[in-house]
Amino acid sequence: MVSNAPTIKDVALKAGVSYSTVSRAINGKKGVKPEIRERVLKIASELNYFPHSSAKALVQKRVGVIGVIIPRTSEFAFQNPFYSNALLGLSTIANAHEYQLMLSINNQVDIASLYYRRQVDGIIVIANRIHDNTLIKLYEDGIPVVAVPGFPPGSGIAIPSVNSENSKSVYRAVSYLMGLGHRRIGFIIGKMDSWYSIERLAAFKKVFADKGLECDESLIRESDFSKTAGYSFMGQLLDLDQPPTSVICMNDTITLGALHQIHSRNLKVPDDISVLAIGCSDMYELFNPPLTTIKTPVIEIGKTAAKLLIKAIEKGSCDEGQIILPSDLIIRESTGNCPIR
Amino acid sequence: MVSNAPTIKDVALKAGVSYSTVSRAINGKKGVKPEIRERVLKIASELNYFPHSSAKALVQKRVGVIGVIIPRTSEFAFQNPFYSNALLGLSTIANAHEYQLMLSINNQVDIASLYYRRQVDGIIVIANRIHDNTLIKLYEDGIPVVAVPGFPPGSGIAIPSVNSENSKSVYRAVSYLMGLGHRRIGFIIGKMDSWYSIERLAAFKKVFADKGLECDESLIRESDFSKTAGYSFMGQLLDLDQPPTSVICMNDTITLGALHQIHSRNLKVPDDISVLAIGCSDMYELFNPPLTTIKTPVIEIGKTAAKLLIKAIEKGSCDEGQIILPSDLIIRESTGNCPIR
DNA sequence: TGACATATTGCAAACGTTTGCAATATGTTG
DNA sequence: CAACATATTGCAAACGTTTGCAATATGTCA
Repeated sequence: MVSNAPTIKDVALKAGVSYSTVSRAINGKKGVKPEIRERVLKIASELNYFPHSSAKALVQKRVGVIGVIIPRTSEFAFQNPFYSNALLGLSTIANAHEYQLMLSINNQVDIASLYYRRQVDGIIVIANRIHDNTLIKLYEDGIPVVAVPGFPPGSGIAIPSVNSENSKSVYRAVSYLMGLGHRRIGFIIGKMDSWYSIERLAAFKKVFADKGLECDESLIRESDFSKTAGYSFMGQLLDLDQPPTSVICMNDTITLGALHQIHSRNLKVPDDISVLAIGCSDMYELFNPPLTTIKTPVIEIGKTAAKLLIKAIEKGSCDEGQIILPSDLIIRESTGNCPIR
Repeated sequence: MVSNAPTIKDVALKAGVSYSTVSRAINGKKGVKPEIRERVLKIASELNYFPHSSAKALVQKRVGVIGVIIPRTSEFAFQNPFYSNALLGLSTIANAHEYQLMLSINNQVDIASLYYRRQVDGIIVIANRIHDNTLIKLYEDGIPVVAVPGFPPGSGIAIPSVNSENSKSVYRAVSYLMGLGHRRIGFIIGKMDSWYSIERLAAFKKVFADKGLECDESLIRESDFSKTAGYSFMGQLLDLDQPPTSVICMNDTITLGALHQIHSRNLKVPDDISVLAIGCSDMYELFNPPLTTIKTPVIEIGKTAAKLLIKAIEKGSCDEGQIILPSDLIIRESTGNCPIR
């Protein structure tokens, strides 16, 4: 244990100047004679001196840390590549702006205290729920927060947020499947307290409405985003008297579970059933067959969220509202013509 | 912005007691009259008071934060599920002991300053290099550190670390392939400054030596762990005059790249070539064919690493040395009899 | 050289806690 | 009730910085 790390006092003493001068020299403030600054820096380096961040935070009223909250909805939810990609984007921007990342994989019990105890200067919630009252209250109290993906535009909640083109890409995906002749399209979505689920489902239904087709609601299954749920709901769909001829999976983990179910029944994709994944995994091109995918730009979402939060922290406010990034429908081989039954 | 958050003073004033009493009441220290404690807690809660963590850290000389360093070797290395699983394990234990996690996805330029600035109480390095002098120096200076996977036992570096049974499981995997008739076994490993690579390669060679067989070193390729490298080295192996009849891939990302290469040549697994993955992804059972895998218990590794570090922080030292967790060879369908050529 | 402007430096308060010690209140025992 | 033990409380120092302000040094100009 380094029992007594050098403090600014030690540097000052050795350099023969006052604390204040050392502080100014180290922080590159104006008004310290060049030769003195040089000497101070040299001595600081010799002594292996680093400013104590807590002391600094105490007086400056900022810690230089961004809190990242990831809900621990289930034991393994964090394995969703969505989160690693988001973190990667966040980290890139945070580092560039000299912020550290504090990661909390939580059932969000103490989001608020993380801020109130001033361990972080602001908070990013990844995969927020639309009834996350703690988050909403934090925002209303003027605390810097950013939500991914955010809240329905009509909800009146103006928390800065970053989303991707869900409506557009789901609309396009469903239209594409219909173009292949599919009419019975399954959709395994996530919990309906997620804006992702709400928005994607709305787009799904709108295609049917716009084309004057009836949407069989029994083919829509609300899951908890997990692999297990993907597996079991896919099973339920396949057990129907009239099973769907194609299925859309809401995220990467659901996709894996659903595929597992399909494989275990020895069904062929896309001959028996077409599969379309929504997600950010870049493994899908390696699946057999390679999966048709709505690719969500999660790294970019992370980067954007970090930029928004830093702006909110430093400018004191952020009126960017909701930012929407483009997403792509990548057509591969897991979707094909509707089998004739 | 909450411009003036309540401090301990505000609580003390309103409760009509001194700061010290409030402090003792809130921290559950002995020697404060039950009714006073109750009143203080009630008022603190009414005022939405939380102790300022920097002030606390300053006097207590601990911040309650664990630093997690993940090397950013390449832009997308962090996508390796190895890291999410490790983080999941770390988070579980850290939370249970009331530590926060500070995540740094770095080219480890400022590991040391993270500690010297007292932003963390200790540091866990995931996927350390064996010549990481900063890490070694931190350890020698008595700073709490844990390395995953650590250093070669013979190196004389006693940094606490957590590894899995690489030698044993690779030995078993190679023996298994040989049992299927394979003699030309490719091995795409990672950088040789990783104990993972060194140890796994040694076990690989030992099987050949023990069986009195010659090991063709041209089938061993040193990569940078990336998907891209997996793709190109797999290509090189397949381009050989006598390509291997089976291949072992060092980690999840290499595996994906190698499979991509194999698929793009329209080769069949395992008829044309057997593939054996080392990693922690639980997607492999869903691949077509499902992949034979040495499953590394990364969540457990993360948990153990966190426990070691917390012990080192709180006890002031940790003499556990290197902990080795069991790993499994899971035989699926990507490995089969050696094709006759 | 004197008068002023400006650059450099130091002093000391402030940030919000915890904690050793002394002071006081309360309880117990003979 | 005295004498002591013990439980409760408050005082004030300490943690390591930053920063406004005053003090001093240095430079400039007439």
